[in-house]
Amino acid sequence: MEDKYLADSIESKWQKKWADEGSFRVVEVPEKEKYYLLEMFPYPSGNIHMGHVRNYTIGDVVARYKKMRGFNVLHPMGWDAFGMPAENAAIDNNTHPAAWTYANIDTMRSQLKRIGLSYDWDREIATCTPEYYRWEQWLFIQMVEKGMAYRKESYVNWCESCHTVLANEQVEDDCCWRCGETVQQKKLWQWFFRITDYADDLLVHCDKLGGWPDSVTTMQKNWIGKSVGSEVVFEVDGHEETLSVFTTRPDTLFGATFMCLAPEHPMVAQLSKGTDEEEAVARFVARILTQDRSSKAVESYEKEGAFTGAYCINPLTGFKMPIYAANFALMEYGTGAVMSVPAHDQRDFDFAQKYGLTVQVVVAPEGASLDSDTLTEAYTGPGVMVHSDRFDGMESGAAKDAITDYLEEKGIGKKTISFRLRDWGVSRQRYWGTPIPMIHCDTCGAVPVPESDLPIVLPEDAQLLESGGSPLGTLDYFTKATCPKCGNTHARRDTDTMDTFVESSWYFARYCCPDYTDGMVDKEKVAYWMPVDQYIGGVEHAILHLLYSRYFTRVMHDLGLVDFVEPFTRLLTQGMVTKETLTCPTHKWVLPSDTERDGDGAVSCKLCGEPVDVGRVIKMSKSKKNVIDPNTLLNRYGADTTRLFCLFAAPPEKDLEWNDEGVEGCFKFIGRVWRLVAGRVASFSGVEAYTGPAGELSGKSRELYTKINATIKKVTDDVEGKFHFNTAISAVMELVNSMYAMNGEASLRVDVMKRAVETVLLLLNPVAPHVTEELWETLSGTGLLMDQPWPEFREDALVSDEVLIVVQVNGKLRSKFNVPAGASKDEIQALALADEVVGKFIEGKDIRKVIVIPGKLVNIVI
RNA sequence: GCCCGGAUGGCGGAACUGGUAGACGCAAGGGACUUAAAAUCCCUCGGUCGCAAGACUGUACGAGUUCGAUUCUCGUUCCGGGUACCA
Repeated sequence: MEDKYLADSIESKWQKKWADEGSFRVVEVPEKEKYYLLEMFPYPSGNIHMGHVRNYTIGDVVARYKKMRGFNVLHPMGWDAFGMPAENAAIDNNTHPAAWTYANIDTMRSQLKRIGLSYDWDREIATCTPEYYRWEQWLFIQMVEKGMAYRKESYVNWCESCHTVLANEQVEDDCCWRCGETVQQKKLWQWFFRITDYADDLLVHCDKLGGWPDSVTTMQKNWIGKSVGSEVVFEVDGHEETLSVFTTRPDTLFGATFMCLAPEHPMVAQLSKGTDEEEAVARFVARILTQDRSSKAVESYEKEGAFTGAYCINPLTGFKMPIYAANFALMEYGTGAVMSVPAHDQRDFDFAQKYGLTVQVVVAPEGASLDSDTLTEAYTGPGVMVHSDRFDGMESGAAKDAITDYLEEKGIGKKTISFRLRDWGVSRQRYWGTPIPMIHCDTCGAVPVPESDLPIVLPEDAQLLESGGSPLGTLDYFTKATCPKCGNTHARRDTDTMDTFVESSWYFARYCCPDYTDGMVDKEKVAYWMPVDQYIGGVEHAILHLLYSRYFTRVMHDLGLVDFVEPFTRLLTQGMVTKETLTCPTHKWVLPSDTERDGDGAVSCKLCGEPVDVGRVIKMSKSKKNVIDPNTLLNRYGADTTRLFCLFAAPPEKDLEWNDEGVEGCFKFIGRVWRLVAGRVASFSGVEAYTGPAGELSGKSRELYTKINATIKKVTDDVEGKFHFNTAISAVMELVNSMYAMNGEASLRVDVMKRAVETVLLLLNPVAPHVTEELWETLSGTGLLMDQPWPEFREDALVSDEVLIVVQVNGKLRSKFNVPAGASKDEIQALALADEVVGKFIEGKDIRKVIVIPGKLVNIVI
């Protein structure tokens, strides 16, 4: 064997062997326990970056580990291939989104293969293929037919100068990112999925997802945002119509002094009509509706409103409440109308101050009183009811129910539950996505495409950026359709495509049967493999992707396609790989590899020489160009070192600010392992590794044997459950260090040393599969290392007859000593008090207390 | 703004369930081998004071609980993620 570790030849040798032998191909084996390990599939943006390498390496180690543990492991990979970047690239580089996407897939596939990941490539999926999205279209139709999908009008960001719809990401400071024009809001008819029908179910199951991080389920619960409250009906002065509001504070109804409506609330125009305020209100609404309506933006705007000129009547006090249109009221939440109680809600208080509105205290904190005229901030806590007529003196919590019951009796209110979660809007006025399989007919309305016509294939020749609407609308032959219901030949096809989150909401099920042509999924295969036992991906998907996938699984369940409702049993949210962003005045975002750093740390652009601005540290993303191409590392050190380093750098759930210093150490470590074997191959020949009782060993052999078994235990514990590969690798490094330290010890048995070497290779195999396989081959010459069972540790090798006791005086470490393992509390205390060093600190002092934790420590309090 | 996280040596990180802070590695410094270099192997390495033994101090900041807090509670600062059309 070579003296020197040569990564390249070893890695290509084993990758070829695995591919030739189909080592990672799996089929259902009913008598074998399955393990479905899935990493979130990537968007094919061009190149694999370090975030991907980290994610996929983590997954690969788990997959290989579980395989060694005897599971039938499904470990697939594919491409989340529809999306906006393909269209942006098409516009910028004059390519076709499909050509760009497929080229990227080829590049990225070969990069992934080079990392030595254990995927069953026979199951590869690209969501942009008709074979995939036809089933999505099919499901869409089922959902329309079951009333799970519907159409309504809703707003999109619109750039008048580019004649195009903009994603939120494409809006910068309320302006179009391409041309700088101010962005408008445009109302369009769009498709929605009724995810709100499942709000309660999704919420309740959050607490049953024991294998998910609490942070994620908490975020999902907050996102769903269930609140219990009351719906209250208000009479409007001089109008027939009434206004309904949802409030979580019916106890404060006596203090409601004005009303706020969402700007798009249908009553706004109606109420202001013919009043002096009509024009001002119209101007206000028009202005607000040009603004970004995302919750992020809406929450950060200064609260403002416009008086509609109309009043409603507080049903309990008869107070004439002015009705405002307000920018913070959201049409999507509750009823789009908010009853405002300035004394007990800070936002309402600020609003009342700004517009000189009445403040009325109705809840006083226990044992105190509040004055409506001098109040400086809202009191939002619980308390005792005041100025609330018959409810005075009642505890405010109890008053919620009492007032609601009273309203219900009078027929002007009822207990209601409201969710923050909104229905999922899926229409996109874009080209590179799944065509929505619907036909619009003047007489029949929206009619599903007949199943026999599926898939509706995405045409290749649509023009981007020219239409003023959906690119597919530019194609006459595509748009023209015959109504499947009445035969009207002047019907029009829906020209929108679906949100790309739809594809990623069911791909995990399709991996079980990627070539199935008789339906969306093969029930039997899905029943064997699903649900996913371990899902791994970036924490940035904690809400949207994961919630949509949970929802879609419920839809598929209710349509009889699958027999489970939760798709992912365990979830590991991997921290992001982050890096500073670099911007050059002429080239905007620039790649780290396109910049140079001089001695003083100043950074300049290699393309133009201009100084580069070093910006914030954010997650690696193609659009911000703060990405590191793993090829540099792969070329220099190989896949095993790259994998080892990604895992060693930090535990998986933590963010990792990229810095490739340190990779050298991982490369050196592999070299150390290599030489450990290379120098001993001859001595091991014919020797069987020792796995017997520890009691038969003594001296260095016993010591090393203990270390071997402790390492197996440590690595297994770290990998199992926690996935803390960084500490697992540290433990193996320690074992290797011990082996070096015992080099040449006469009392060291060769069979124990061989056990040590084999253990290192077995434990390291999932992390560095190529080099360990190569070394295994030189050692034994038979079988694949990855097919060996994971090593078991021997309990008898771990028992120690002495334990270290540390002694503190007043909590400060002063001394330590060994005691026999079974030493009693009294014995330990006596030894501690008799300790020479301890004596110096306690001499002449009163001992107030002695705390003894057997096997651990003594703390003497003086 | 709101929701969810995070902060430990020059750097990445470790510390079980409240019990020795800094495992393992990088960088740095020193030594061995070599004609020399590379590679390799060995040693030192939070800060201050001290010749040393050692003492004091130290886990973003400020309080608190406790015999004992990196760990628990409250408050603050800064950083990251999400915020419904980036994926």
